[in-house]
Amino acid sequence: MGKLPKSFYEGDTLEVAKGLLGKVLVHRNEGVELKGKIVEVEAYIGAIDKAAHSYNNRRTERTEVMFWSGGYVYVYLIYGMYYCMNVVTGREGEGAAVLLRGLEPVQGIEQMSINRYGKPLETLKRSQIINLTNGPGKLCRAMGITKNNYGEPLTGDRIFIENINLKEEFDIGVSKRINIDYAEEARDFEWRFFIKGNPYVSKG
DNA sequence: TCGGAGATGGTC
DNA sequence: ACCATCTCCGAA
Repeated sequence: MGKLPKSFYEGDTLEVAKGLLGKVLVHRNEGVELKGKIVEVEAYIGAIDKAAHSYNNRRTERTEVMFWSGGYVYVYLIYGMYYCMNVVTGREGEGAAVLLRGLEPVQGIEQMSINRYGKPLETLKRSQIINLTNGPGKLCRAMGITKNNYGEPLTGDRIFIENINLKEEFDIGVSKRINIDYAEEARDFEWRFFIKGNPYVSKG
């Protein structure tokens, strides 16, 4: 069970987005290994997408990594408080990425509880357990993902995605993306993908 | 359980 | 000024 290869990330962004569902994100940080199954994603494709940070070839210090070839980590700060993690996709110069919006804890859930709430798992209510990783800001907090991960390769040993095939089948849900009402026609693009029925999907 | 309002700071 | 979000608090 190896990690997804660089060639996977360099493929078509919408295919990569769907292909990431059910795979397991691994972060090795400060001696702990945290794992979460990807259950919800959104695609952003700079060339045609007014919601993408890379739209109109906007290449800045923040968006620089989006223009690299697929297989790197793009982390940004949102609302001054929360980090969001993307996987860079496609060819060099393309400016595309997939946002991770929901994870199901697989390993290290006790540490995730500490990271999110500062208290042990056994003290959490049911609703708090679902809230560990069912949103882009929440999952970064739980997994210990910060700006320090910006630009890291997904082909290394510190952060990567396992190339596993789950035994159980799942249906893929499709919808418009969340909180991009400013993006004119792009707001209607159905580029959000999720595992139907999974409780760690952020909404819907 | 649900919805509205406020927090909060990097980026452009 | 804007923003790919979250938490809190009050109403039901």
